[in-house]
Amino acid sequence: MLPMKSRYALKALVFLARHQADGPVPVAGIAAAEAIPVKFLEAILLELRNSGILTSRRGPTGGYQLRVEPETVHLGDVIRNLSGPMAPLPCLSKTAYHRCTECVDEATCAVRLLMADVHAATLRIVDGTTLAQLVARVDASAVGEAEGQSERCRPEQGPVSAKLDFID
Amino acid sequence: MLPMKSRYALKALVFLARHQADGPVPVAGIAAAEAIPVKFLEAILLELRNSGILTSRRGPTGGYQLRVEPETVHLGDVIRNLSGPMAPLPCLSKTAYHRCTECVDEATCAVRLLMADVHAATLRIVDGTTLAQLVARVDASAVGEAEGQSERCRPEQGPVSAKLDFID
DNA sequence: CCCAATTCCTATCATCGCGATAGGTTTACT
DNA sequence: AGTAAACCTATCGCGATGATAGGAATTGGG
Repeated sequence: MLPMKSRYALKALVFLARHQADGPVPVAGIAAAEAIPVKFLEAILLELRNSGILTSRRGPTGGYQLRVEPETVHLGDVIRNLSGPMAPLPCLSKTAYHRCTECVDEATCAVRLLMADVHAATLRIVDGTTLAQLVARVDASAVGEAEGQSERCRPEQGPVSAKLDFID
Repeated sequence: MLPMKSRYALKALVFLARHQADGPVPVAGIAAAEAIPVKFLEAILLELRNSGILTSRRGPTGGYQLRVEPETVHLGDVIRNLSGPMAPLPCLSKTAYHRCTECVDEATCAVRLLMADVHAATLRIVDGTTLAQLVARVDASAVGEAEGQSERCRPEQGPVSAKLDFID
């Protein structure tokens, strides 16, 4: 499960990307629009500011604002900054590597082998998507809604085994 | 993070797949070989038995055994059976769907749009891999170890942006 | 210059899932 | 019979998570 912290952060960033022209937006405004607990969001935006993707101004007319262009914000970095590494196993994280205590031999660990693929696939998506792209996709899917052309996430699919619409 | 329950289960299943010929294997044997707490593994194997993947026999010479062929065991089902749906958002689970309480409009939710791709990619891997394939991959990677040919998880890569070896 | 709006900071809390253990009951082989 | 194993139910400690409380610092507008 993606932590609330990251969910809120992504929503707030999309909101801020949409209101880039409006100057600083106060936390309360974002919180109201996105139904996020104010105090919680406050802490989140503060972290995002400390990690360099937001600017802030205090006092009246203050608020938060994107510091960098949405094209340069990689969503994976957002998630990592707020919720830590997303490796499905400790032994798959580069920055927080930690040998799995239960693992007899890491080199021949089947679980590791399987999850390494999952991890790589996840990273290719979250790090390969920018804030700008996400905003664009939301707009596109809102339009394509009426036309039923919500195709995505299948670069060159190939001969997929037909019955592969997995669940859960 | 993949829960311990699922990690242990996968390890145990790989072990059992390797010892298919030996008849029933007692829990203690697997636990010792894979460094898993006995009582915990006991509960896990019981669940796997109740979900139809394993058979058991009681008393001396008893133990657990694969009920079905490793080729028919989809790893995604194993994880789901033990640890529940792996959807990164409640609103992405088919069997345990639950509207995200924080979501203002699900149809235009950016987080959902992003994580839907992550989810799909994850499922394609875990549901697309069988126990037999996993065992085979472990063997293959153990051999390729000395030859440096541990390529995997890149079907037809294409022009990847060069600097895309993500971390964490 | 003062007031109010806002960011910023620290502490604290309740809940919940997870990993694990304890202690027993039943089955069945030798 | 005796023993080795599966089977069952209950419980527990712990940490992360999501959230709140209460205030301090900053800064613009009147």
